[in-house]
Amino acid sequence: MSLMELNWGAVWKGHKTRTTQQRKEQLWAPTILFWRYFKACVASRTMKHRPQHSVRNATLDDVAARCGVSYQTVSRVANGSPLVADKTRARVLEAISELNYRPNLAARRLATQRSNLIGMVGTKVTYYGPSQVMISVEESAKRRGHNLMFAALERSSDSELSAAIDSFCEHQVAGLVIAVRAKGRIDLIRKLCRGVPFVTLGAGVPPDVPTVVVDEKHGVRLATQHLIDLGHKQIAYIAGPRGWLASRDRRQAWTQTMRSAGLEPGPCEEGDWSAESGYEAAIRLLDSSSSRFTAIMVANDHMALGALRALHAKGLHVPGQLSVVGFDDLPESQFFQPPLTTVHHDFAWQGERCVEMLFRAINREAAEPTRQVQRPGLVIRESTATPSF
Amino acid sequence: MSLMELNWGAVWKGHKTRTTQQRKEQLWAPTILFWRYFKACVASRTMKHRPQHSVRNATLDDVAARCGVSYQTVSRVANGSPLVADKTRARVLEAISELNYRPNLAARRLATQRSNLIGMVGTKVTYYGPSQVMISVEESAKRRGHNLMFAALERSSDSELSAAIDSFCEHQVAGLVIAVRAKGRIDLIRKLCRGVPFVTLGAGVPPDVPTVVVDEKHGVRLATQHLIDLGHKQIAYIAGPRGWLASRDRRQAWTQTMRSAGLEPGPCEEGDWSAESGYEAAIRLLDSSSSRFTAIMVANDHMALGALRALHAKGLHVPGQLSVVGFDDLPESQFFQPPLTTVHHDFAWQGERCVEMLFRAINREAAEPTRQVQRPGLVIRESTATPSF
DNA sequence: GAGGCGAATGTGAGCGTTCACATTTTTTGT
DNA sequence: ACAAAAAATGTGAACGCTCACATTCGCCTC
Repeated sequence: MSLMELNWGAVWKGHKTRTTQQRKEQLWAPTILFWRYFKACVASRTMKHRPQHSVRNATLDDVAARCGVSYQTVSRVANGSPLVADKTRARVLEAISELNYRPNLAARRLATQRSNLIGMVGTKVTYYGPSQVMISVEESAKRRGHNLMFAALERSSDSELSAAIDSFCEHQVAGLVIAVRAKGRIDLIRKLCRGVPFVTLGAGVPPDVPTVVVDEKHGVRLATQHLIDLGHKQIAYIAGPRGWLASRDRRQAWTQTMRSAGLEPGPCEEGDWSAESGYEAAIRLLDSSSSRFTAIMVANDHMALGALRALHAKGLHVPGQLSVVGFDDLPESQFFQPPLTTVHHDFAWQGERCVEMLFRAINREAAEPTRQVQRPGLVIRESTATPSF
Repeated sequence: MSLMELNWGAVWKGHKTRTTQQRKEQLWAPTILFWRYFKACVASRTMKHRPQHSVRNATLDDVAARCGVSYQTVSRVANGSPLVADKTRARVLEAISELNYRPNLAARRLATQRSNLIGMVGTKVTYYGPSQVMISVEESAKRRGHNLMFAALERSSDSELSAAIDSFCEHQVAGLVIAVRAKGRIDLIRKLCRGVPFVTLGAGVPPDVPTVVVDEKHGVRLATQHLIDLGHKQIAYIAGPRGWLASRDRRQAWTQTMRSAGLEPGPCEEGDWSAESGYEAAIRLLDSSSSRFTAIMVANDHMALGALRALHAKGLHVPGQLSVVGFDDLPESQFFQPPLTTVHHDFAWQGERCVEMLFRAINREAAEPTRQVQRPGLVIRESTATPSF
């Protein structure tokens, strides 16, 4: 800091004032400024050895020195406290913008013991659903003045999860959104979070853990029932990968719906959510000569796309010879060939609810309800029709 | 902290030792422990009024008190310094795991003036490309021991961008990845970053700014040339939205390639990258009776999907009557109807390069080269063929 | 066993902020 | 005009950590 950077102008400005009070103020102002300058010099001497930032950012002290008030007053202005005289506030704000001061949130966090950061772990974020949830979480957090740290888990292993949560906690996040499989890991997660509130996305957690779930079974039931209502009796299924709760729930719902309609569940193949795996699963279904079916229920839209492609390649017409239903309702699904009948759910809603519950937990407000359920709906397009035989 | 939490066991353990040294050590150990306990009590008294965390996390001091060394020694152990005796290290590690100590990164950041956080701003993250880049950035950063803060910009306005970068800088990020339009905003960005290194994704920045770009023009050239080589003379174009540099570059490359082949660029409609807009653009192209074309070049795969659907709805066969080429090569594109000929680029590569350059800037290493260019390639599938007339 | 050396450990201060309280200044009531 | 109340501003310590330097310890050499 150089002597010239002090706001000497403000000191001498208005020297025509009259009252003794103002005269006194004016008399001391340069001395105060100089004192602060001196202090700044001494301070900067002791930190000479520190790794120098290319441009050291202005601090509360710098601003205070600049306009001749204490750092506390500047802090008050920065935090919008009403306990500052308007005249002072204006002077401080001017100095803040002149020095381009921004608060150091790491320091604030240290002092206040709370942060405006939330963390989120997720998987498969290249997929529409998860990425949509992430965006929504980020956006909701931002609206509440918080920033998002995100970690993608590649294989969702315990060690990867531990590492991610640990580093979030080391960063002192205010809360966590756990958008990976939580079933059977709640104790692990609770331990890792060390008191930091968290919400999970997806079922399989004890009732006291705040969680947002999609009523998967309801969605699949709607879709399957739709096929049954159209007259389909033999319905095949392409499932999601093992290890995902959603896979299991959806598949179970399919079986149950078939059974309760007095029908035998048809053949089932497994994919990994990708279009490619859907293609392969469909091929396997078609190739196993023993199986006869007039419709396929697919556990997500990506795999449904692959299945559609497989059917087309095999010369089968959809929905003329075979009906297909998906799950998720991607923005693209209505442009599939043919436009896909599918189960719609609202990913943005899920993210928003997660954040809402998380903040309730962070603010220690009543945690009820701890479970938000989304009921998906069916979107009927052109990939389903009455069976032709 | 209670007296019982002190590791008294360790003090009395092994009282059968003989040397005077050890005897002396043993003699003082309880006193030292008690002294630390006393200090801890005094300290905790002064901080009684602080907002109490439900579970206050252990600090260096707690660990130090627990095993009777100074906080500095614990710090050394935590940071893997070799200047610690093995015996001490073992004792400290034990206390760390017993107290479940984790360093407070906010405090470390404050003390060291550097953080292990990097920030990233992006748009359209629900799309495959951007989300893939984000994942890749996160993953590369994680490999280098850093965490990612992410902010999605909805409309990429200057004010939104400013807010995002500002809050990142307030969080003291070590570096920034700017994956939004930077052209014409570099001065703004530079000012906002206040000395924090950043890299941009996408062209239109001065040569001294580290940046990762895709050679859009090359990609479009490949695709257009492919159509021309097949014998197409009238090629329509579905462009990305105005305001995106990639839109402009791709479109320019199409015009140029056509011209340099001695052909007149065909009609052009504009979309917003979404499948829906691609559908509508294709409909507009087909409806404007004046235009004749045998192929459509589409600026991204999502819009290409919409276009394919539009063509099918209009009863046009692809590629029999009309060829279609896309751009991006989504994992799904090979399952479109028909599988889409498209331009492939490697999003993960882009993220990885961004982070690599960013860390070079953070570590003040030689910044050469400041520009990494990716040359996309053409993937020929079944949506293109020689024109039928 | 004194001297010297390197390894191990400890000390003090400071990072930029906030909190609780202290002090000063201004306003109000009589 | 004066005390009392209220508003405005300032002070000191703490948050948890790291850095530079100081101190202590154990060991080797002569």
